[in-house]
Amino acid sequence: MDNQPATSGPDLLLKKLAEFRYELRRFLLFSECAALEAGLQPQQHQLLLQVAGAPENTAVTISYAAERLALKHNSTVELVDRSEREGLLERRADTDDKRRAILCVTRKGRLVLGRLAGDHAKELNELAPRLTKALKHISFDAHRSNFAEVR
Amino acid sequence: MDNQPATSGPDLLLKKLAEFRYELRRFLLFSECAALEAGLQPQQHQLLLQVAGAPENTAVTISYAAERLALKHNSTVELVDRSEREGLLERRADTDDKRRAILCVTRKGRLVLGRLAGDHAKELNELAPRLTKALKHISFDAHRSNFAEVR
DNA sequence: AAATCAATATCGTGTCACGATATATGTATG
DNA sequence: CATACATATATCGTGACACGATATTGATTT
Repeated sequence: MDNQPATSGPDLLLKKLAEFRYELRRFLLFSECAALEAGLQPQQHQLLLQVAGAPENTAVTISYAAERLALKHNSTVELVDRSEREGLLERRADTDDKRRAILCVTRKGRLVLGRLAGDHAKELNELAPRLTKALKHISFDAHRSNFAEVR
Repeated sequence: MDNQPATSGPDLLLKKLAEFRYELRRFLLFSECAALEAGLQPQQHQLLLQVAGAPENTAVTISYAAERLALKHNSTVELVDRSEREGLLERRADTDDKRRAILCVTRKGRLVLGRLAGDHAKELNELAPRLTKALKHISFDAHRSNFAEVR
């Protein structure tokens, strides 16, 4: 049956995936803690990032933020509510389409975000090699693991 | 048209980070949906993955899972409770140390996990290039952006 | 044996994402 | 141009879940 080396068989992919998710989770934890220490809820940080980091020519509406955060509209509305309440963000009326709310990061928001961005870049600089490595291993396995599909 | 390139100034790092988090979030959403469609809560999937994907020689306890998931102990206990209740996982007594609970994925759990692993490998195979690319860009920027600026 | 440490468990609380639904504005169609 | 439909945002109630504080049991040390 399984008289095989420890790192082989169907478990190999699981090990690689587990390692990848572990590294990923560690980064996310770092990010969450960094945000909290900066006085932001992790999701508020993500919202500010997507609003401030949007391309110049796009209208940054609630819908846009929802898509970038992969959230439902209503969840995003609530996130914006909370962020606006804390002065990180502003809703501005769109003269073209009065249904829409244009989102603007306030000075306070930009300040916090800028600090977080630096920290994240530094952390990612360390993490990137391990993450990339883990990814490559999985990609390599992906081909050979299309056998035991229990469809 | 701009005489300056669209991607310049202090916003450059924010744009890169935003793009990276967007790709990352898309993967996480895929993973969450895949888990739910397979009948698992996303976190249950992660728990099973870390338990089944652990190295051979390590004792897979609650503490181990907590560390791999970057959760507090009590959160992990509850996650294990929910998973055990659904027959995905089992607690087994550790004869050496009776405080510890050894975690074992059930046959049912392994089956679901195996299917998810295949899907994830395939998805990561597509995502990996974009994610790696985004990471490289950030790493490149990290050096020059060790300060917080407001435009 | 007492004190201390370690692993797991329990309980109450707060955050937040969601589905369902509502309202207002824009767009298309007869 | 009135009516139907689509789109953007907002509201409300619900549930999952992560956490701090605390408890309990078993190991370790002195």
